[in-house]
Amino acid sequence: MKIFILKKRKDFIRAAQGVKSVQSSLILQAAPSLSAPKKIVCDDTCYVGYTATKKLGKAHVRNRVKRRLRAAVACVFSSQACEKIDYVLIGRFKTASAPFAKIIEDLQNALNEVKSQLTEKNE
RNA sequence: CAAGGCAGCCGGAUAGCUGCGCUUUGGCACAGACUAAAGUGAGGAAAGUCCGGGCUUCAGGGGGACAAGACACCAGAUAACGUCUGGCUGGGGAAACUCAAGGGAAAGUGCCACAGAAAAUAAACCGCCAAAAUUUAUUUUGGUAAGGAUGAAAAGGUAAGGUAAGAGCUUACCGCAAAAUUGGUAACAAUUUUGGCAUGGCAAACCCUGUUUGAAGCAAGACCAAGUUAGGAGGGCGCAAGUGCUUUAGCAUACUGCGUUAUACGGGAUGUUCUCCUUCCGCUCCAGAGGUAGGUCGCGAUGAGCUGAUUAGUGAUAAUCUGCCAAGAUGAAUAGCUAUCAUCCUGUUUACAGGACACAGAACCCGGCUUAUAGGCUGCCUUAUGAA
Repeated sequence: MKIFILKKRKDFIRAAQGVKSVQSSLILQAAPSLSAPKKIVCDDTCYVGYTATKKLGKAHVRNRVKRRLRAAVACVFSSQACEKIDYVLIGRFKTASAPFAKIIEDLQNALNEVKSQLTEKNE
């Protein structure tokens, strides 16, 4: 599974209108991928975007939140994510301070929840 | 020793696993959102965006006026500055040292609460002194500004002389003003002489004087450029007219003209006309203008650059020489996790446990300013009150 970075604002908005799962250290949103210029959707790929708002803190805090989310995604997504899906991860206050194992656990739970919601929607 | 002052520096380290951006050189399907190796990858403030520049576009080629803003002791440094250095003056400190937005109040206007007689046309409440009157302890008139009282601030201060009482009325010292001389580039300082006290404070109130400022910013700006598209060519299709054939209404059609995203054509349903629903096909090539999506440049190896040395200077800094090239992202890399050590705190079993480990993340680039900052290190200087 190859993971690419989501860049367009349009895609973020579409993911926000899809399904979502709220955990204590992060929020996961997801929607099926659409093709666009410079964005090739094919088998065995998915797109991931990261969001850290100004509510979380100053710039170095937001950077740290994004980096930890990126590291968590590298651990979990390559084996467990669905293909052809746009994911958006939103940082929360606890993301910067929580133990890393907790973040990974939350991410796995969120993925499973989102997966079941997506299959329900398709049926 | 302790306390203090000034200047400067550091801003955790090591290892392992897993990863990221950029550059260079390779690999190949010659291209990428592929892959391998090597190199390289946040700060003292990267922050606030408060000044000054470079650079870019617009405006104006010049000069002046007005408006608005900024600045304001002197000399120097600098590309420039509201920055920096060295002085001066005035505050603070025992000292080392430090702080200051520090032109003009005699151009004009304005303000100075409360209190107080009076807050500025030099003034008079209580006083003090003299004279007159009578009700003999009061009133009136005049002189005066030493004393009292108010206030943030009260019309030079202290002493002596002087006087009816007093007063720069006179003298000495201090302060103030003016002039001269000397020293200094200057701000200014010192000395002497003269005056005889004259200009109460606020300019961070308006204002005056002098100097100075065109505007907007890298989302600046430059270039390339899908899609859409004016137009053109070709094909297909439709219509028209013409022609041909049968025959007067159809069929076919080289060439020609027009149309070709239209209230059209085809299909379906209902149904008397007519109405409703559905939306499959409609191509290819060339190409002007514009410049959207997107991309490239601007953008980091040439810069008011960094390092070291020498020389000049009190210093800011400058000159010369040597060596070096050192982040360049754009939903935004520079890391995530683990272990050990270092530092600090707490507890106790005194070598263990637990916890903490600042402020803070480049975004076109420089010079400053301001603000935030755990903890630590180095050098020089001061000694009133302290300890020895």
